[in-house]
Amino acid sequence: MAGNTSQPGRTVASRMLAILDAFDFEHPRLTLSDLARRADLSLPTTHRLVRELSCWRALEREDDGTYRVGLRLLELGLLSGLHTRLRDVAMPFMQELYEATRENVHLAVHDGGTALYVEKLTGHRSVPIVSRTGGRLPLHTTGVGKALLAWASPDVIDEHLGRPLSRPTTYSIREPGRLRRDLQRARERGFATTREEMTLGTCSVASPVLVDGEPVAAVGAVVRSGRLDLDRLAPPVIAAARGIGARLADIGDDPYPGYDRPAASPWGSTARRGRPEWPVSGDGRPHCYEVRAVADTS
Amino acid sequence: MAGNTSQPGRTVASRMLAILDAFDFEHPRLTLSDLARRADLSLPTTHRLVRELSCWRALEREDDGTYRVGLRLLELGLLSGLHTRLRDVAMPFMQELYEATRENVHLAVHDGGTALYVEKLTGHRSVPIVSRTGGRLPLHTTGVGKALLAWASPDVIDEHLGRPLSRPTTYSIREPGRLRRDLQRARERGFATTREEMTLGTCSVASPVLVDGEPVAAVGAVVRSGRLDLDRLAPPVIAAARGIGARLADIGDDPYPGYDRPAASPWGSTARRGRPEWPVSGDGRPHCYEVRAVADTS
DNA sequence: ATGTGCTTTCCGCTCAGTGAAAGACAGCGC
DNA sequence: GCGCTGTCTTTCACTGAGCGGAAAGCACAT
Repeated sequence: MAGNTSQPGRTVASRMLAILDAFDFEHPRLTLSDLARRADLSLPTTHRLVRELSCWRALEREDDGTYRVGLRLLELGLLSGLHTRLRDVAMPFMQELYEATRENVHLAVHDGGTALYVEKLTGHRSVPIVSRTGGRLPLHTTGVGKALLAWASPDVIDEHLGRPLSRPTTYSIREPGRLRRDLQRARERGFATTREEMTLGTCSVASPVLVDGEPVAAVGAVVRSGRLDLDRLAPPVIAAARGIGARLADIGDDPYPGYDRPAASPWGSTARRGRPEWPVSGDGRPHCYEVRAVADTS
Repeated sequence: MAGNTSQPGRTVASRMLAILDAFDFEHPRLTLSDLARRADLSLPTTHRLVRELSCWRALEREDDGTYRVGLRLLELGLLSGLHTRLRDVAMPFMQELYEATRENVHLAVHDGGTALYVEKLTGHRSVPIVSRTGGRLPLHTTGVGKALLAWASPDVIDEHLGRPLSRPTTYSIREPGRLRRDLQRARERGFATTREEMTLGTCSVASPVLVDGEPVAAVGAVVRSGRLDLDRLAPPVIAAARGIGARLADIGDDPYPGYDRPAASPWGSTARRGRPEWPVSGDGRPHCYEVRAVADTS
């Protein structure tokens, strides 16, 4: 927004988002300088933006001076459809599953080639485990991930198996052939399993939440490897997944329960669908800046 | 950021935040025009900012063209300390409380004179209820709210009782004298109760999560009015609250479990504490803009 | 003292952002 | 058919909001 910038074309908005992007699970608390470095911004610019974000409580400053994600962003994020629609509908079914198993219960969605954990129930008797609400784990080594992948369209499966797959443990399956057979078996039985493929010592069972045949989410339970009765876990897991799917289909796709939908408006061919692309992104930056008419540095 | 603005002094950052602020529980889905109206921005400006936000997935566009809070904001919000530290620590205790009661279990914090619900567990057998994760309810008509207020500093209590208090039902207590006695009784017994004060037909029991004597949160259970054994609910609620408090004190205030804190850095008197104030805010706008050197419109 | 790392403020230059205006498209009433 | 109304989208000339170098300040280490 103004002249004198060392990175012409970068918008203020993208700078703000870069600051927010600097936070992740490994870096939930950052100093101002960290933020500037990670967002690739000058210190004064970072300072100004961070102050405004803090003022709005998108960020909060701890006693030791580090910044972390603030209360306002949590409040806002919980308005997301993933939370208000999916999680709130799923919660009672997840509770039943928890009561039946007393084990970790997960709800995840497929996003960008990973399983995004939307909710996790856990008790003191449950196995300690790496997943966490808001975290991401691979599709091919987790129960919920396999369930999401197995019911995905063939294109998605092919595309995913084409990538290099991680191997968190020696039991992880990353050979496309074996994985394909595993997914096939999951489809046949109605649930996916993992056996120490993500973490040694734990196994899991998961089933997809289908709405109109689409796997919009997956529910799973994670247990100690000692329990050899994985198949006995399957019925309650499947029941929870089906219950959630039925309830989601029931309340319909769009209406927010208890909220009148805005007056239907004409959405012409003009209106783009899905995620809009920033006009000229290119250059592989994590986010999309408008880079227009940048003079050669000659 | 640029000239030609009808609202000199308003920053781009504040405009972006105004767009995000346009979303709330009553308005989780908004059209572009709605956003422009609610954020008090021109349509082209809104369009440009919203596109960038959508591109980053802070917003998502539904099939009918409305925007809603996106997955990225949920993911980011879940990095908040309220979630990673408080909720994740509290979850197992809340589960135990749920198992013991099979009723709605709440975790809330005090923020800005209201109770912000950070987590809510609910099953099919629980009473349907108005609270929701991410929602806010009054301090003086909810169990968790009363627990937070009762253990707050006298200043906070006085300040709160000085305001006009809402009265959702005929049983709501809003007379300062009665309320003060109610809070006193809560402190004496170690738990707060409500009897149809928020919603007809439901009662609640709640207890504060104390860390160094500070009520950092509160846990509560909400049941049907029919159950006259409110006092029998108290022990498990108190146990959960104490367990959470002890665990929080145990892991310490700052270290993020499993994460090495950034190298201790010198935090001098220069570093401000708490929420920074924007230099010149004034004029009662919802957010703080920098309004500097605005020429008279003469 | 001197050095290092952080945060914060200042200020002049300048291009990113603004919004009026115009275009496009869908539905509605007639 | 043909305006009319409500959306969303794009363009473009003007300009002040934003940028970052520089400097100051502060705390700790050596």
